Order: sequence, then C-alpha cells, then structure tokens
Amino acid sequence: MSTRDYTSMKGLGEFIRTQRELANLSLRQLADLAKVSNPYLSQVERGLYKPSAEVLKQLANALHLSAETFFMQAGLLDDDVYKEASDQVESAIKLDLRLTPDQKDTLIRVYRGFVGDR
Amino acid sequence: MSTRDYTSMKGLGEFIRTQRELANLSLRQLADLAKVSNPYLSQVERGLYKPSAEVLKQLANALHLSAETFFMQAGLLDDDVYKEASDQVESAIKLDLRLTPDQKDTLIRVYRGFVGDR
DNA sequence: AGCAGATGCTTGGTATACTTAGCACCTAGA
DNA sequence: TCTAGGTGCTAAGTATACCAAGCATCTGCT
Repeated sequence: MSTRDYTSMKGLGEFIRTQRELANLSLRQLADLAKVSNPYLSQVERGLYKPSAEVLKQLANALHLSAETFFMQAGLLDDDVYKEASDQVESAIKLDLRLTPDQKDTLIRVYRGFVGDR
Repeated sequence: MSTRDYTSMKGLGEFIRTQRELANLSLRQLADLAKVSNPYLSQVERGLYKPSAEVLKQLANALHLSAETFFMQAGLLDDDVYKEASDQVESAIKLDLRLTPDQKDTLIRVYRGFVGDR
C-alpha cells in the first residue's frame, strides 16, 4: 500500500499557491522570502515552470514547511516514508499536550466533517 | 553534531563518482541508467554543474540509493524538521489535500484558539 | 476626480542545465 | 600489426529555469 491515493492530484504549482494563500502572503512577499522574482513565482504557481530543488527548498523554508514535503509534492521523493494525510492530522491533534480531550474531540469532529470521512 | 559524517565533506560530484565506482559502473552505464548523457554526468561528477532534482532522483534510483541520501549530499535536505506539536498539527492540516483552503483556515483558526496561540 | 500602493501577469532577456558529435587514450583480440 | 570497443573528456549547441522592467487592474485615501 503506502499508497498515495492522489484522487485530487493537484500540481505542484497549485499546491504552492494554496500554501501561500493559507499563509496570507502575496506573490511578492513569498517571492522575496524565497529569494526568487515574483514573475517567476507566478509562473511556477501556474505550472509553466518546474522550480529547481534549491528554489523548492527556499519556498519550503519561507512557508515553514519541510523540504521533504515539497519534494514529495514535486514527485521527487515518491517514496512516502511519510504518513497518510488524514492519519497525520488526527494523530498530531491527539499528541498535542496543550489540547484538552474535549478540544481534541472537537477538532477531530470538525476535521472529519470537512474531509467527509467515516 | 548532526548525524551525518559521510566519509568526508566532499562535494556532491565526488560523492556520485565514488558511488558509481563502488557499483562498478562506467560513466556511460550510469548515464544510461539515469537517462542523462555521459558528458553531462562527467561534468556533474567534476562539479561543473549542479544536477536538477529530477536527475538526482534518477541517479539515486540507478545506484539503488535513497533519494533522501542524494538530496542530503546536495545540501537540499540539511535540516531536521522541527517537531513542535503546534507545527505538527498545523502542517498536517496544511498538507491534507482533501481540505479546501477555507477549511484549512477554519481548522487552524479553531486550533489556535484552543491553544491560545496568536 | 486623482493619486498611491498593492495585487498578479506579460515580455524579453540572461544564466545554466543538459545534449549531440566527436576527440584522445587505453586494452583486447585477429 | 591494426581494428574494435571501452574508458573519460571537450566543444558547441539547444532547452529551460530564472530575472528585470513594466503593464493592467483594483482598492483606499484625499
């Protein structure tokens, strides 16, 4: 297994744009943080270019995500030593010591509602 | 001290050449396996060019080594991922492809509300 | 109205990753 | 001997990742 289901196989560009918008960063802001030009980042997000590994790493740093994550999204680390998304979210929540049991339940319930799981 | 200590601090090219020779492969053989031209591989091994991540991945496969190993050698995966709980939960959410940006936003907002962060 | 600043995008160019053709050297067989 | 095939490397070109300048649109401010 270790399957990567990818029913919603979005491209790397879309992934980056999603992450950028989640972080509430403009194209220019992220481009500056990652030390690339903003037109280039624009083109990358629209899938016109495949960024080099160095750029991927810079983007990962700027977005506070791991480089592994980006490489996986780019299809460069196909070997997913890394967990399935849903299990990942739920176990991360369960492991967070700052959350009370009730809060964990709430979060997980909301999460499951979103992904339509179970 | 990080856990690395690969023989010595040689460049990526030397690393590749060492691995190739350990596998008893000629330049052309490895180049064919990795689907690159042999002059290019020669230049990479001598440090004249930095191969793209795709090429690194192909080389890793051809040499039966992990892509992680190569990325580390290339200095692309230097750091360990920080393991703070909050980062864990938030990045797990961000990584879930089944969630829309709005849903991710909501979840993260709820989460931050619970842990009192920000 | 009009400017000012922010947004993302287009254009045209430069730098560099990568290829094809071929050279020089070596070793093995006929 | 002299091919024949293997080794790694050079040179010159093509493809593409990446950048600088600038455009069009929007929103907010006076």
